[in-house]
Amino acid sequence: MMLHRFVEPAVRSALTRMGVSADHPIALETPRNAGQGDLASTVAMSLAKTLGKAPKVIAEEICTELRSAPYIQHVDVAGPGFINVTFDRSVYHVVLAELLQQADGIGRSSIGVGSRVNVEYVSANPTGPLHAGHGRNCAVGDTIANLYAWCGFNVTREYYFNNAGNQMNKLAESIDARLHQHLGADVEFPEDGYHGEYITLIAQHVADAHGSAVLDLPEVERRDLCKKAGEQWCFATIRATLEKLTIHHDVYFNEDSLYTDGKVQQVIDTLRGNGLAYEKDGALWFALEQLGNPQDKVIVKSSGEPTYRLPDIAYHCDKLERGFDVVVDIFGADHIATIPDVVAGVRAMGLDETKIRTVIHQMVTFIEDGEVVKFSKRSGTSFTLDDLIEEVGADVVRFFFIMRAVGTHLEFDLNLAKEEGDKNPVFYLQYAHARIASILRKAAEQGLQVSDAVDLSVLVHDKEIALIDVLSRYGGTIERACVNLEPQAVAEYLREVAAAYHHFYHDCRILGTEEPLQSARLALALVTQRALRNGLQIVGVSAPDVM
RNA sequence: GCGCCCAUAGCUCAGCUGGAUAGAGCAGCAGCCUUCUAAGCUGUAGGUCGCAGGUUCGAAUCCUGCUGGGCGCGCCA
Repeated sequence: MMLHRFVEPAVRSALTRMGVSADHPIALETPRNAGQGDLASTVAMSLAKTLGKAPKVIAEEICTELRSAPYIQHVDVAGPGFINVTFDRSVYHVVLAELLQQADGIGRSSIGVGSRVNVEYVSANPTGPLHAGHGRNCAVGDTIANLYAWCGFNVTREYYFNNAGNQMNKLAESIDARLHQHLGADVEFPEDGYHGEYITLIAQHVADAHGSAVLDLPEVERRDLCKKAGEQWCFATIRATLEKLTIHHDVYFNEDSLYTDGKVQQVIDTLRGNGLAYEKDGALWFALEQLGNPQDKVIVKSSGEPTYRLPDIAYHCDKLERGFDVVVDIFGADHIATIPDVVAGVRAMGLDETKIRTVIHQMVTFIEDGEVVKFSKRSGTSFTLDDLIEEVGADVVRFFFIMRAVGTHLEFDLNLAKEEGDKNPVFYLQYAHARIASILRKAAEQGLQVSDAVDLSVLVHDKEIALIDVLSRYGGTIERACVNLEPQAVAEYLREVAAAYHHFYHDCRILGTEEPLQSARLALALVTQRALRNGLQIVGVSAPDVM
């Protein structure tokens, strides 16, 4: 936080004099209540035991040092030993001037410079369109990738395209069956096949492309044709949906490449060589118990086909071998069980599994008119992500899916989402942005421009200071959201920024005010607009100039 | 049965590394537009932070147990 640096050096110096080691953290927080200063520290209380002194005594000693530090108006000790710092108002002018100079870079951080991170998200099987629930993975993953990028990391956004498993054969069988039906042949639809309307659509494409002669092809060849057509259609459909949410992946990693490259075989060989894989009942087992996990698991079925675990391990090894410093997986709660196995596998392969970070988001429930929406009851077939975007718009989809902590179950209120008024939290943020845009337009028409040389010292109103205070926490908030993988912290912060601006707007007239106050307020509005625009960009929501 | 997650205002949820009187939106009630966008603002009301212990100067936050809900525990992915 930007204000910390006006306090930390003096506190550190006082602590050093008391013989406290330099790595002792200096806890600083923004007091919740009025009358407790602008910044408070609990460091005196945390040191009471080690120093063997009363917290108030320690606090007093620190205060002596602090009182002579620049920009500090007064310091006092309160309660059990809180150190409450009140800044001279000029500190806020210094901070705002810096924020103004950062221009469009406000909120950026450099903590990740020099590090490469891979964020894998969406990764839905290419066996059909994305359903509405997939939206959470999409939004959370893309926001986390954005956060890394804003913190200076070199980010690769990756989609693990699961095109080698058994489910692709089921897709091919389903399409083949519809193909026969479409061409007038009588066949039974596979019991566990995919029933969506899109299967019929893909079958029609195959029929159109190859004519009825396709039925005369050998089954293997025809199935392959169906599989390819299905994969292509699903891939294109999924990408089109992601496009609507402004999500673009850098790498689409094909699962089948793990077989053609020999990566899967390499895992088998290494595990065997280390005595971590053994044959039983005709299958190959991964000796997870030896690695401390609850039970051994099959990695190659007796049919010779691998289970998903094997390519998953090979895939994660591949990501680490590509040299990423951090490998992030975004998973739904239904995938929790697979993670320990993969991590154990990566470690068994001799790679650093601590670079892997997993984000597990809980499930989503859609509510409409007070009732739970059944996925299967929408549009006759299923409630797709496209349907959801169609109903509430891409901005609302992205924001609603990240506005709650990933670890909690999300209730997606469709009525609230569709509301285009004051109840909808997305509009509250966008409205603040549009309001500022409007003022800046009018200012420009009058020939007013914000320059870095503007005199900010005239900003002394409570609401002005409060807004600057919120803005000063921008960088730190983004860093924390990134390090902790908490997208909702951005949503929460943006609400604070918008609220602080609306309060300021209500009390402080900008245009038509005497100079230099008009210019100073204009500068404050400009910085706020940049903060909102950047924050909205991080969560993938548009920042309209007009509403 | 085992593992992971969750439990905070009527509803949906915030709550930074434990901190001072627990925060916001919606719903409720009462107000504010001849002036930069009222998609805004102000006020009011609403709570044994699931329960019981423990650690601590201090616990919604950490630990243990319990209750209630979600997800998972396959030679499916």
